[in-house]
Amino acid sequence: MAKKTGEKYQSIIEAAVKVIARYGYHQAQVSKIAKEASVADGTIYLYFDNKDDILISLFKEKVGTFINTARARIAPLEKAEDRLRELIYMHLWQMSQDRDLAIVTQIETRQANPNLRAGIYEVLKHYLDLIDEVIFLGKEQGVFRPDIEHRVARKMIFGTLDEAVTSWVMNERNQNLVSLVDPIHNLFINGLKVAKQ
Amino acid sequence: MAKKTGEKYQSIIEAAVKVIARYGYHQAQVSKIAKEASVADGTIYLYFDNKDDILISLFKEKVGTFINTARARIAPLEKAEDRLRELIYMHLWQMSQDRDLAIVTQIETRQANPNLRAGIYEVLKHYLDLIDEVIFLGKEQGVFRPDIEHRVARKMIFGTLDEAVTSWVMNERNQNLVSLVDPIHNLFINGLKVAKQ
Amino acid sequence: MAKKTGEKYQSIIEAAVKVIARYGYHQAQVSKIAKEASVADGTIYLYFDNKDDILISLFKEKVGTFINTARARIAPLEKAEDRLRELIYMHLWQMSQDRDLAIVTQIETRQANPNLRAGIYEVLKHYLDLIDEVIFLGKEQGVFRPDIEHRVARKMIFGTLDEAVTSWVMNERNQNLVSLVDPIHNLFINGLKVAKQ
Amino acid sequence: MAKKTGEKYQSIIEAAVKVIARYGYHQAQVSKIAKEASVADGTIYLYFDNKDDILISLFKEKVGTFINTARARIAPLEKAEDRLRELIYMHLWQMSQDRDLAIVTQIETRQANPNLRAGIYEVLKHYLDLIDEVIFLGKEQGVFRPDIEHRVARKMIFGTLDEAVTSWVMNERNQNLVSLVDPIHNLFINGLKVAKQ
DNA sequence: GATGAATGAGATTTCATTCAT
DNA sequence: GATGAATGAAATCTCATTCAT
Repeated sequence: MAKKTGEKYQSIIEAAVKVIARYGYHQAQVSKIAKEASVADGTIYLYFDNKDDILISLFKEKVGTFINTARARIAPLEKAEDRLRELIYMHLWQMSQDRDLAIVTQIETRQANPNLRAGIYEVLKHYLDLIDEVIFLGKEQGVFRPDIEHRVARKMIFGTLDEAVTSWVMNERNQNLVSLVDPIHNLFINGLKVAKQ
Repeated sequence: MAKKTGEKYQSIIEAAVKVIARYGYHQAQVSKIAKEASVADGTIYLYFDNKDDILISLFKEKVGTFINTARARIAPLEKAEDRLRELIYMHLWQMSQDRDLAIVTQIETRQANPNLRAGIYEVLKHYLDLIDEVIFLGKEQGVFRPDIEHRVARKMIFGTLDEAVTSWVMNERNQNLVSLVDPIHNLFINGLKVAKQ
Repeated sequence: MAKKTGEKYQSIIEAAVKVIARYGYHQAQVSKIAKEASVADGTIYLYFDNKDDILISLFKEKVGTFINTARARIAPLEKAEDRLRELIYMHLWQMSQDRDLAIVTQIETRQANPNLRAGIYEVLKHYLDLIDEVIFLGKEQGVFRPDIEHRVARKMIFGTLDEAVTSWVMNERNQNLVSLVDPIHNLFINGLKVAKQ
Repeated sequence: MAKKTGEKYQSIIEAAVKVIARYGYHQAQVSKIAKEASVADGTIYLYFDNKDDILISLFKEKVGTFINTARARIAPLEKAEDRLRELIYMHLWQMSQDRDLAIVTQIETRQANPNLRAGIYEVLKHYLDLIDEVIFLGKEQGVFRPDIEHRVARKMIFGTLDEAVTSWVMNERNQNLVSLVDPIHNLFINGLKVAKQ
């Protein structure tokens, strides 16, 4: 029913990111988003099925683009370690570039609404797959331990990055997210323990 | 104003965990919680300031207890590595014991409402402190690398555990959470890389 | 925010006068007013900020109109005495013409709510000003005593008329209000005392 | 059912005047009045049938006392004119002595609630009777015009005094109410017109 | 007589969504 | 395609009143 293309579709998405980041999803009334996008309330419904669909579409649009970019960026890198580092960098760098989007992604998107969660997860799955691919590659290349359960490693990688961005959005807005890339990468690769001499 | 003690206070908390886990915070009407707790709607407001306060109080109550238990459990352990393992175990075991609470904790509590987030974070802070203490201890004991930024390590530890529980709640309800304890611990300690021979 | 014009605005006002007169402000639920006006409950809030605003707007609308009419009616009269009489007549006649409005004006409007009182007084002030003007004119024309404090005279004029209407609304609904015009006018002009011979 | 005597009865009345004057009848919760009176909420209901009954009783108690005092004060005066002046004085003086009571009397008591109005009117009736008596006396003594309708004169007297107190309570709290006694008396007796030479 | 914890009915207001223009 | 006025369902919270102690 909803036509998910066109200039207005894009401006509604942009308006939604801005308004939701500022007011929170609950206080981001459809009329507010419409106003920000300079369209009539009813117009929103020509492009989106309902309010939840705005958030889901926004997430798909933005995170989908991110995944594509990330995938393209790691492709030329040969070593799994480098790909992992690039992934960490991309994640943190992208988020630090668009704070409104980060707010929406880290906070507003975690709404309890089951409809939402399902839509969100569908997109996220592709990102988790990308992480998995890096882990598998590392194992193949003999640099990551073969006995590591990829699901566990994936949880570590995604969980850590996610928590890093959430902290930044919530409490550490002045910190430089990108400065965490190497420390995180190092920790993932080498773990906590002191190297044996 | 609200009297946060007594038998009724406790039963409202229990009822709230149950109802919110089942219906989601938004669909967990105060009247539903009251009914589940076998009290009148108005009685809720003798013990809680408003609906948000139920969720915050519940979180404080439950997570507060968890932190105290966890702290008591790791205290007798001498090695930082063992404390870390115990922390991982406690986190995953506790959550797997009370799925309703896990749902509330991982999903419903992530509401965008600023009031909520502030109250939630206050409690969470104590947990993050506990993690920090283990990291510091590990450095003192010379088993964790001194150059590791504790804030980064903390993000890894908390982020990974949080993501593990979220995955379990959302997609992997049949998996055994506790079976992840050692793999996660191992990964934290040793990292991804193949040990040098 | 609320758009205070249009056909629906007017019909809500009329409905409100009717419903409030009949049930009292407190028992005049917004839904009752909406039903009487044949609009949806929510529509009320497109035209009024809140329930109090209905009462205030109604008062402004109705009393505002009354004041304009009264002012227009006394304008052509030259003598202050005649103007005073016309004012008395207008006041009592208008009220006797619209008993519902009189009820709302005399009783429901006297609610203790500070918001209300402020809004009401703002309108009433214009009426008191009109009375003042007549008093001043009478002094200029040398028919009203120059030593009379206009504030005192104004209180007498307004207080008496107000009390007359209140009595009529409350206890003397069968009495003819307009029959009081001359007795009141005579009393204002000549006072209680027996004329010297 | 309710026992309308005793020390606690009196302190509840006093507390009610204070609390209602300060917060308005609607915002003067029974529990607030109970607290101010240093009794339990339930105790109120040993002395009053319901919340309205507090306001009515308070009015009866206070205005009843006022009427008795006023009646006693005018009794020794022989001339109707003097009695009228004393009545005006008593009315304005008493009110200016107890601003809290004046607020309750002039504003809170005008609530739209029919139960209330009926109870209030019952008391007021006695005051209106007192005014009537003075008017009749004036006619008997040949100082007030025999053709004056006493109901009209009564409306003027009561309406003016009532309006004077309301204005004082609402807008002119700094004015000296008692200073209005003679101007009002003079106006009642002599009217607005310039005396014939 | 006094207490005060518990009750539960009830109404305003919001806002996603529709649909006639 | 675009508009925006109208809809109406739905839920939190208050507070007068009760009654077991």
